[in-house]
Parts: sequence; C-alpha cells; structure tokens
Amino acid sequence: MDSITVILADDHQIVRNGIKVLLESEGRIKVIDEAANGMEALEKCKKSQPDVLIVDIRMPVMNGIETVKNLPHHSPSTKALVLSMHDDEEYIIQSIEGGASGYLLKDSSKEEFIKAINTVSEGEKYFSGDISSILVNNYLNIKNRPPQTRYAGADEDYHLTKREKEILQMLYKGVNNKEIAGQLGKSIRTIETHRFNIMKKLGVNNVMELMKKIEQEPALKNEMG
Amino acid sequence: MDSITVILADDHQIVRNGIKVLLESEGRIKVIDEAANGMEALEKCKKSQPDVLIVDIRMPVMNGIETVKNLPHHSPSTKALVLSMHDDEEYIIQSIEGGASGYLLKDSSKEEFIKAINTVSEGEKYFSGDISSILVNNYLNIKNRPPQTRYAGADEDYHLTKREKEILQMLYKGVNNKEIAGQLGKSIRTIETHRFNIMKKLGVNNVMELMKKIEQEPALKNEMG
DNA sequence: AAAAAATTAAGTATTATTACGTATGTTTTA
DNA sequence: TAAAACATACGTAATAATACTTAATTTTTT
Repeated sequence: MDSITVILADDHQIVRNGIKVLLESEGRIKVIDEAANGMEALEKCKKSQPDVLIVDIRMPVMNGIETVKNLPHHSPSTKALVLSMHDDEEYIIQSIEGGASGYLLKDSSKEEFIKAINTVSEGEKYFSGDISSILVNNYLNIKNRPPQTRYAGADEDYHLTKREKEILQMLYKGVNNKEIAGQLGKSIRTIETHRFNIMKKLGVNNVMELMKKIEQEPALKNEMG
Repeated sequence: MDSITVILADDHQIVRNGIKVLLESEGRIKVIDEAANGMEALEKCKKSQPDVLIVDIRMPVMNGIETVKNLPHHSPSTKALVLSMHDDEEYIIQSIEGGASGYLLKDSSKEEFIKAINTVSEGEKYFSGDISSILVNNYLNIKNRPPQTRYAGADEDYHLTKREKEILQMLYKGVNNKEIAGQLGKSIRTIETHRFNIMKKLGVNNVMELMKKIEQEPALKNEMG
C-alpha cells in the first residue's frame, strides 16, 4: 500500500506543527500542505486532491463544518476528518450531516490519530471512542422521537422572522422586554408575544436556556453579530 | 552554557506533543516532564525544580494564571511562560500581575518559541510581539485613568465563593433557582440570596447580562466547565 | 386580488426574578 | 481564639417573565 496524502487546516501554527510531526512519525502519512482557514483549505484541496483533509472546527473566514460541506465540489475523493477541542453534540451531528468521514478530539492519543486517518482514507468512518455515547444517544433519540421532531435542535433552520431575529439580538445583548419595546417604539405586549414565539420556535423555556441555545447553535450564534 | 529544563502544562496531549517535539529539535532544551492541569504542574515543579514552566491558560482543575501565582511557593527559581490561544487583554494583564515571565500566542513560530524560552530562562521577560500593542495601551490607560477605576473589569477577581461558583455553573446551564434548590437540597431563598450576591459581585442586573458576562470574561468562562 | 405570513397588541393567570435587609450557624484564616 | 468570611434562609415588595389565546392590521407571496 502506498502513502496517504494529507492536508492540515487549523488556524494555529503550533497545532498544525504538532499534528504534522505526530503524523509523519508514521512513515505512510504525508502532510503535503497546510491551511490556516477553510477557504484556503478548499483551494489547496482543489490543487492537490489529497486523500484526507484534517480540519479544525473553529477557524476564521470559513469554519470547519462549512469547509467539509463544500469539500466535494473541490475534491470529491478527499475524506474529511474533523478535529475539535470539545465533544459538543451539535458539532458532531453537524459534522456527520455535513459529510465528514471522522471526528476526533484534540486530546486524542497519537495512536488514535493515526488509526483515524488510516480508517478514513480507506473509505470507512472513524469517530473517536469518547464521543460514541453521543452518537448512540442521538441514534436512539431519532428512533424514538415522533417524525416531525426528528433532528430537532441539530442543524435546524428555525425560520425566525426578521422582527424575531431583531428582538433576539437585543435579548442576547441583555436588553429586557421593556427596553426593547421602548427602543422599537412598540408595546411591551408585542415584544412579549414575539419573545414567546421565538422561545417556542427554539424550544426553550427561559432566558437562560435561550442564551445557551444561541451559544451552542452555530447557526444562531452567527446571526447575533 | 548547559541545557534548559522545561515542564509542559497543557490539557491537550497533542499540543504538548507538538511543543515538545518543537522544543527538543533545539538541543539545549529538555522537556523533563508534562502535566495536564495546573495542580499537576505545581506538583511536578516542586519535584523537579525546572528552569521554565510552560503553562496553558485554559486548563481544568487549576488554570494557568492561578498556577503561575502559586508557582513561587513550589519552585521559586522556575520561570513561567504563559501560552494562550488568544491575545485577550485580561489574560495578558493577569499573567503579568501573576508574575509570569513571558506570554506567547499558540500560533507563534518555532523561532519565537525558542527565543522566548531562552530569554525567560535567563531571567528576562519575553512577551510576544503580537501583543505588544495591548501592553502599550494598558500602560497608557493606567496612566490616564483615575486611580479607583484602574484595572476595572480587566483583571478583576470577582472572588466568588465555592458555593457561588457552583450555583453560577448551574445557572449557566439553564437551570432555574427552584431546580438548583432541589438538586442541592437547599431552600429556594438560599439560592436566591446566592444569586443576588453573585449578580452584585459581577455587576449585572439580570440573567441575560449574567450570561453575557460569563461569555465575555475569560476568567469566568473558564470556570464554567 | 386572494391567500399566507408577519406584525402588532390585548386578556388573563401563574410563576420567577430582582432587590434589599436581616439573621444565625459554620468554617476559615489571621 | 477572636475576627472575618461563608452558607444558610426568611420577610417584603416590586418588577419581569412565562404560557397561552385571540384578533386586528400590514406586508408579502402566490
């Protein structure tokens, strides 16, 4: 069997360096290029058509998930291995739905790292053992949940209206209903209604959960400016 | 001149590995031990009395800043070099006041890294060029700010008690007073009192501002798990 | 122009939060 | 062993949020 070509995408040079050294201690794996963000990663993949793209989730310009989603247009045969600091359920699910071949935590061992790349390059999936519980839970949830709520909370488009987004932004800043009403020149009752609808759409029960939801859902967080 | 002994503290094996390989390519530097958190780092420093402790800011159990502050009690001659993902003003200022000999961004080059260790081990300070503007700004701010508001909001230690931190963590998860009271087996009134005191200490007026505060203050965010 | 969606806002009730002050055991620290 | 800090919890109010329903205007889409 011949060598596996890899491109590394991570905005931190030290991390790239660390991974590179770690991988190349295994003679079979060749890091042929590096990128500091998703856009760059896609360009370099288009050029080099590597076997594997190792991609960090949090990156400037274009994040890891978006990169994975766009990868097939640039390099169809390249497998994406997502790297993350945390085992956030959202990220994992989004990675899977985005078409990633694997998901690894950054504190994985060298052995697991190399195993993941080998597995992924052979067309199979590899998800770190530490996150397998999340995968299983999610699978069970999908099976037991009524169809209309399947995937709820995963990558949903909550289809908030313009007004609702505007109010959510203000809520997120810590402004209360009264002040929002004042600033928008509307009745408090109106804001309350909007807020009620927003919370219903997002499936939360109070402000704290609302804030958490925003923090956890990249799609929402994105809209908060 | 003889070799420089270094202990690495970072909760991510990959990062430790990366730094280790990077440093030992320079023959003079010897990584004699590693630690996954601050507590462990202090213990190992006490034992080995290294020349330099390279310490990540975000770590479980005990964070980097606290570690640096406590280092002199365990190993007085060891110089602390703080590593961080970001150039947050708070972290930098806290590191300086905590007695760190240097501060480096994780995306620093190998050259800068080695230069920093050499500089620091010789008893001098080394702060990455990328963050010098913050240092200068801070210096100017201190000069122009009235004494009583100096450092306000910057390095503040909110000195939350253990209980308060515990409750704040639960609040952050979206749990309400009633549930917290239930889970801790305490009266709702007790939780309300704690909450009142927490909000007073953090200078916020409602949950939304509380959440924002946590998100914005690295020192707090760090404690939220 | 008709249908659908969005914005506005009131009614009504319940529950939660915020804002203090006060107070008593219990730990920790000096 | 005092003093200080912490954890506990009640009283009292005022304010805010939550949980719906209903419904009249706009605005947008078909």
